[in-house]
Amino acid sequence: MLYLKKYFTEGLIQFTILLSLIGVRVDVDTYLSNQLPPLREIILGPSSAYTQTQFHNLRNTLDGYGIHPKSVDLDHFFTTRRLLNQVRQLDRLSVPSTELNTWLVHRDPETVVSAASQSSPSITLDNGAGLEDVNNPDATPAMRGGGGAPESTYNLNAADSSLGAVAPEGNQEQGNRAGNDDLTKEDIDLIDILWRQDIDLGAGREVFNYSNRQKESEEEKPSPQENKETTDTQESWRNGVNLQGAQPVDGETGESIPEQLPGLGSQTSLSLQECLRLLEATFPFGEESEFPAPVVTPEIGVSNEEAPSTSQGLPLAPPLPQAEPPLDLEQQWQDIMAIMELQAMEVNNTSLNTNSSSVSGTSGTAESNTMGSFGLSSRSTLINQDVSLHQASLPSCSQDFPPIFNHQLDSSSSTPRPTMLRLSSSNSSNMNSTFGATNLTGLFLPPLMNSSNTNITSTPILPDPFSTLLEESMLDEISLLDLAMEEGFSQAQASQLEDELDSDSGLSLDSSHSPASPSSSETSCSSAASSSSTSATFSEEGAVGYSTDSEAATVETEEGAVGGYQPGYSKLCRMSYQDPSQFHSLPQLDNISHNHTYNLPLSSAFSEHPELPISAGKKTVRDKQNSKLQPPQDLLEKQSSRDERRARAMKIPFSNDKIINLPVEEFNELLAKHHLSEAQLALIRDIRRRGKNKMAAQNCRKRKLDTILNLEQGVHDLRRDKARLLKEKMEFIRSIRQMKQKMQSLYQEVFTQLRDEEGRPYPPSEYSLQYSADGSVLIMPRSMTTAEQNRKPEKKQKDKKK
DNA sequence: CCTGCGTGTCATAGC
DNA sequence: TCGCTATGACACGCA
Repeated sequence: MLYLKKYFTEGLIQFTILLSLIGVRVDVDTYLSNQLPPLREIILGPSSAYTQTQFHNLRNTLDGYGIHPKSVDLDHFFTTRRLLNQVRQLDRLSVPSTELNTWLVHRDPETVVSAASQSSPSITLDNGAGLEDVNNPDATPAMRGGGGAPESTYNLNAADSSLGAVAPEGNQEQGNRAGNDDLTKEDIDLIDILWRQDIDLGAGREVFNYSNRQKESEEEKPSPQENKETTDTQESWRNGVNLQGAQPVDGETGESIPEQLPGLGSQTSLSLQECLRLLEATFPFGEESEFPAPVVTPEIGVSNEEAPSTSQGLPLAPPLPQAEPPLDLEQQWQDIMAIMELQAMEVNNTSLNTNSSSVSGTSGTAESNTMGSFGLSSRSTLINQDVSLHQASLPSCSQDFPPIFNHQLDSSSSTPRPTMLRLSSSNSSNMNSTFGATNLTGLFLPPLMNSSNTNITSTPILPDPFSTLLEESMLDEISLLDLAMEEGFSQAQASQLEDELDSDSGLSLDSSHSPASPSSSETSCSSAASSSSTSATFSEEGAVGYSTDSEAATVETEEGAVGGYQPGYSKLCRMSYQDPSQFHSLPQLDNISHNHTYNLPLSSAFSEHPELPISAGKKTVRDKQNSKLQPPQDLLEKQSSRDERRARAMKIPFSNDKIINLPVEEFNELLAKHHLSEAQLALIRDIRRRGKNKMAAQNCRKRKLDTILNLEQGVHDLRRDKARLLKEKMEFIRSIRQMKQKMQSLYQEVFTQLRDEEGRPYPPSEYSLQYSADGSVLIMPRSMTTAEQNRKPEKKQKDKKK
């Protein structure tokens, strides 16, 4: 741990140097105070929340960081970098959208969330497809995290692949891309230069030995908090990735630093290269921009693993990974723009910003759980907005675990948004009152807040933030609970939702399609019937089942006259029955051994009545095979049903098929034509009765099965609807959060611009704004809310824009 | 030998 | 009343 701290310190120093070189102002405090996991881990030691992240692997890629100058991989690395730069020069919207689309294809069809194992492969493929241009063919997912945004994204997700959270990936990617796209050419060039210098300095080659890193990651991977399924999925995912070997790993180097930070633990020093990456990731929007999205990105990846362990004892946490909603690009950008707006508004309130961060650290304990927990929970709001992970537009995933998702973000929140963080420290209930009532003071302005501000931001290493990390980490868990309650989701609800969504994955339905499932044939029949229920051809062919092919036309007309229950339906089913090859068309039905060829025509049987169709008989594939080995007479006997044998024994002059299927009138005419004995007539009537009943039974069973399937589908649909409604609910909650944030920022803006008669600003700790019933806003002393006091409340009308 | 499944058949209700 | 369908119940064969 000590050496980690040492590296951390060195890294900060180098980082600061880099910042000075590039001329960018960096608010290190924001990183520290927001618990950037790697930093916190370095300081506080590895927590269970972070141990699973494959930080080592993150650094173990071929993106160039660890490549020896003489390494043959270097050329490849530079090529990768060049390609990535080209990609990054593309329209920022185009690439993410493509990725999202890919994602939609895989995720949309069903609400399969529980099947993390299923989603994982798709994730891998998607990623590969989405970043094909950027991918280093030799790169593996579990590589070093120093590379570009895409790379980091994948690396991180490789570490926590068990989460099955694809959405965040895309989001992170987008965020990183968006952020990095704004790097100027000079920045990139400078980064390149420094980076090459860094390479020349030489990083240990062994550091980049992938196999070693992988072993390390393997050791780190298991976590007691993670359920078995998650672990399995994770392994399978990683394995798949490794096997593919062409994982989307960005060879680009100068991108998101935060991803690298995890690697600090295994790194001998914080290289300039990393600092540059961090810098690049930190200020993608330019110096003035404090937009933290790139910083958040890596942590989200980490958060996926953090969530389970961070929220120990919380049933919500473990399943989170599977429910990560995919991100909607448009919404994401909307969020980004909204954040930019907020930032623009906060420019005037820099004092408050910095102050808030310090306040959160120092006063965290004094304010006890209430303050801390709510502060964290509200921070999640900020993070959500920054990352837009909650914007999932896909019904399949996003609907799954909205609350959990938020918690996940909460646990990993590192967004350097001190101001909002602080301002939102009030709990939601208070916020609710905000909209309807008057007092804004206690909600938005912490009592300790004062306008005198410190310039901590430029200070690289601050003891205060460090000391507060532990507190905040502990409060993180509390915030999870608080947020859960705030969102109106109890843990039980969340778990229930999770369970239901798991079951909603369609596995139950799929089980009926298992190859060995006897019902598969029925399913296939029903599906065929339903899919082609309007096809007249099918209904015609359905009649063929009761006749030889040569007589299809004749029986066809007769069949039409039979009528009865759902002609089309039954015919279709019969059609399915008669053609066993149809079942083979479905892969999952290959192993069906049952004979459904009820009505397969007996080819050229009944030589005594060649002009008549052979009645339906039990003719299985096995029978066909046996027929080659048996004499024709035995074959006939065996192929014939009991009624057919009886008919032959009684010398019935027409086929059972006609007996059964002829309309009553024609049937009676047929009987009248032939002079039959009483026994023959009785047998014929029995044959007809039994034959019709047999078909009826088949229809009945089919219908029964269909009913079951429909009910199952209904359940599935209902679950999907429920999940969708929950998703909508979360979206509403999110919008409410945004409104709260806007309210906060507006409050800040208004309050900080207020001046008393002497031109001095009102101290936030002493004054607060209150709404009046007519929409006006009053500034009142905090101590006095009831009676009027010496200071005359200054009345100020302000437009409220929301 | 037991079990599950598919199928055929019977009895019966209902149209 | 007849013919037919639908369906529960049972038996049988098979794996």
